[in-house]
Amino acid sequence: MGFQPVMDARKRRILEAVTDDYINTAEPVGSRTIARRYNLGVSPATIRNEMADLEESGYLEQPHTSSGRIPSEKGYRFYVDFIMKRKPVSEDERARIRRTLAEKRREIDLIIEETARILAHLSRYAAFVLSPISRAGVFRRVEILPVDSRNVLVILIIDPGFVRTHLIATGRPLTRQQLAHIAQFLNLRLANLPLSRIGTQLLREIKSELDDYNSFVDATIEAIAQSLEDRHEEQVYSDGQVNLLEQPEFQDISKARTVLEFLAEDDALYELLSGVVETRGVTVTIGREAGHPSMNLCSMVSAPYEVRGVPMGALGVVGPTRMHYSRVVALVEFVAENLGDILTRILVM
Amino acid sequence: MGFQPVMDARKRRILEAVTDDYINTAEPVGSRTIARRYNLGVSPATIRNEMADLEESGYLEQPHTSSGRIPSEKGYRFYVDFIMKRKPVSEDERARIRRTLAEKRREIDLIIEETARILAHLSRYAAFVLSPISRAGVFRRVEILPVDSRNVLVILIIDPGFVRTHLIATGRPLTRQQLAHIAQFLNLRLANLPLSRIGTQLLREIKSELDDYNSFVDATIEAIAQSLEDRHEEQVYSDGQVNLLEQPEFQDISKARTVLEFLAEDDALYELLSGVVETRGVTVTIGREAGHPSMNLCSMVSAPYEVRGVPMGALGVVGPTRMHYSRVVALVEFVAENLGDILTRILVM
DNA sequence: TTTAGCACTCTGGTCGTGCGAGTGCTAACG
DNA sequence: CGTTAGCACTCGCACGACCAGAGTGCTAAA
Repeated sequence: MGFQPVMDARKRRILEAVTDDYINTAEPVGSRTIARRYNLGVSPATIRNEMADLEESGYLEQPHTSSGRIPSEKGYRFYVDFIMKRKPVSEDERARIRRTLAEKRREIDLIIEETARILAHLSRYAAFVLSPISRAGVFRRVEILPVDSRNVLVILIIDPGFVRTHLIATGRPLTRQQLAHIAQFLNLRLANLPLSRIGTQLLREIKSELDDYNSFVDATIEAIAQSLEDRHEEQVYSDGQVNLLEQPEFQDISKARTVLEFLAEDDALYELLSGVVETRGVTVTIGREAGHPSMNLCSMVSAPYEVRGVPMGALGVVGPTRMHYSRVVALVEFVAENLGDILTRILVM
Repeated sequence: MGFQPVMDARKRRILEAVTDDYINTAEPVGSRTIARRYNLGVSPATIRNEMADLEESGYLEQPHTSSGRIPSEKGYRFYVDFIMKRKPVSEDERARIRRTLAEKRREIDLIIEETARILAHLSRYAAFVLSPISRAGVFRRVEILPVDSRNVLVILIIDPGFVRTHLIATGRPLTRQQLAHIAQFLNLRLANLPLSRIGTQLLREIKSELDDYNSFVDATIEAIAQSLEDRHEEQVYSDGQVNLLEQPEFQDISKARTVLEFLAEDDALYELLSGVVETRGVTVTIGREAGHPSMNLCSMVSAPYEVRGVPMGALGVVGPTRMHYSRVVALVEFVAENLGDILTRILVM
């Protein structure tokens, strides 16, 4: 990172031209095309020579002998890191994003959902949003509300401003007082702890203490424990997977299946995105860099979003490696910032 | 319904054979094949004659002259209504369904989600579950819980045993007492009303009354109103859409896209399933019967699920018209019953 | 160092061709 | 009179040939 390999200006321009063209047309691009469409002031023959060099150093590749060139992963990498200019999000799109998010200003889950939707819609790829909470939060308090004689609603309140509720069947009726006791005890032990500190062992401790105190709340406390140590189920919101079917690289149904099957697994997505929370700014992951075979044909553009400088979640766009990086990078950045702003406004820190 | 068109036994057996074979192989089936694979005791020539008749009366069709026959929608209809025998769910599968649902016995949303998952998995098609609540419920009470100075959690408790929570930014701080007042007032007006009775006008009334009472709770009450009259957002759980890509009829990506795009819209699914709640038992909807162009190539097997005889929601499987009806019908029926049972056990009526 | 020219390669589309599966019809059969 | 065997006919599809177009690498000239 930050180290820029040596490459003379003309090679850069050619790599840029090949990449741009391929991104737009999805066809291998030849020297003639470049000479015609981009005026580099040199002849196709010269371009051919340069392209041969670029291929040798691994930035371009040929799908088959005597066909045009396409960028390799390394080529995309270079393009993204050193050549590409972000294509600013149009005022139209900005307005639209702001409006959409502002409309649903009331409920966090809806905002997140809407974010995934608009991101998918504007990128024309698949979009994912990892909802906030996670490690950054602090446990504030728990409330337990009787719903009926056998069900209680456990409400976990996380600072800043998030709430997780769990409807739990208790098995046996519990009185309001009993519930209050349990809640009180839990709050005593957990209040103001960072979520990252609340691990399985602490919960086990608390559980055993509560067992002594009142043996038949077992089920309840266990469920609470579960919900806290939970791998944050349901926290990845996604949209636009079908958009990928528009891409020529996924006309082959077996390729499409590999990707869509992968993207349909919540766990896989969670894993993909959870690492993003720790990054800063927009990250582009190209093809095999993701380290997952099903994603070999895909790239991901991702960014964390922050509330007052604290990263709270992440979002991203997944498309073919031949992705409109310049557009998507800017889009992801803008949406991440915007989501952060909206959340900051809603949440009281 | 109930009226069985005249059709002699041999024609029935042939229609059955054609349908079964086509369902299994996805290839148009010819007279020779039938004579070989199913021993009807007659020669291919006879079968040809019968098939010509069946085609004339609209039960079979030929993709192109001098190719085998495939069932028409009318053919499937007859097959489903009068010929097919449900293929009982294997003991293995039963056990698996019961176990899966029982595991997640604590939280209704998880149960619903898991139901969609197992249904998709066992049917190998796409599965949908419309979560309970809906018209059948009775509003029991609302609780409003302060989360922090600007956010409240509105908890709607519906009988039987369902809970909807909404995290709402109030704009201005509200005291605990104010919240209690509002809740009390709402409960006075809404408690024990069937949800079907709580319409936009009633809510508007209440809102205006509350406006008088305390003008700045506007946002809150409006949000509550919204959440009640809401088109039940997020209530359709789906899974297994990618399974459809396995089907030969969707190898053509453009066909696959039409269907998957349709199935990706929550609203469309909601519409599709919400009608099912009013039906009894398993319903099979074949191709264009669904009345939606995107579903022309698909069939749906659906059923409501009930808690103590009251229909609470619905579930269904969507696959190609060439669907394993005998298997799926039995599966859907079993899962619907099971889900009903599980919910009955959890919910206190 | 760049460019023009040229021979070569490879892909993708089009066109026949042949094969196999299946039909409809006719005539024979029980 | 229903059933069956036989036969000519029809398609769709897979296969191979063929051609055009795009693009390359190389060589030699500018």
